[in-house]
Amino acid sequence: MGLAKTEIFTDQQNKIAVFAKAFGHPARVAILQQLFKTDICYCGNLVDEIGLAQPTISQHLKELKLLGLIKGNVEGTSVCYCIDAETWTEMKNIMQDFLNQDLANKEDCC
Amino acid sequence: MGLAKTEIFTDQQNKIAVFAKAFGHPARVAILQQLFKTDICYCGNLVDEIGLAQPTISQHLKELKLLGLIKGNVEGTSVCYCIDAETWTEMKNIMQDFLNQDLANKEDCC
DNA sequence: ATCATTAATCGTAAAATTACAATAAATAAA
DNA sequence: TTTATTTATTGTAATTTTACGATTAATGAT
Repeated sequence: MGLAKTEIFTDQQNKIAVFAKAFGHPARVAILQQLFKTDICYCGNLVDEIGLAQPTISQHLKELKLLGLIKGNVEGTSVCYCIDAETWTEMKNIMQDFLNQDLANKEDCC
Repeated sequence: MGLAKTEIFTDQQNKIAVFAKAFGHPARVAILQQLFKTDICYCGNLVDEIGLAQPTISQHLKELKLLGLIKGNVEGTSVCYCIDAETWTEMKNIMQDFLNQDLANKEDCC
């Protein structure tokens, strides 16, 4: 198949999965880290920094942009990318809730 | 291609991606949530609860087990699964570091 | 010993992902 | 206006992912 049966899961479960998927490739992790590190970050900078072909970086940027995690601002022939703080915070809350599930009162069955 | 060029990324970036990928499917999110919710959770319970075929659930369990996020204990013909607290905590720290990157002193370029 | 139950494995089809060459589009520079 | 620069888009090959039917393996029950 290759496609998830999203209809049998809750919105929250699907949301976690969709956001997690965004981080499921090291190139997108690297892009986001770079955007956090620098104030001004053009597509070309990311190509140089990361070392994947330009169309590949553009493709990853598109995915992150579609999710709303980043924004792009056209400046002449260049495009300056940055983190979308609002969506990042929303995503963070959702992921934190998932990660912070209580381990305390759980005894290993194994 | 279909495969990531892991060799050009840092260990940390690859680790984030690998863990994130585990959460990149709602079925695995659902499995983990169920394991947090109940103390005793057999493979068959997950099949009933989630509503995917038994081989599909087994496949997802295998991935989570391979990553070390869960453990399985054979009890007769059944297998009881649970969260592996140690790996979960390690993963959580890695993911938290990534999620908590500082947004404060960042002004939108866009 | 035979049958039932439970879960893993195998095989496979459909679809998604990753990567990049080639090209197009848009703007800046000459 | 022609050329250069920068990024997006298109097309495509290799690979991975998802899902499940069929089967196997292992143990329990009769």
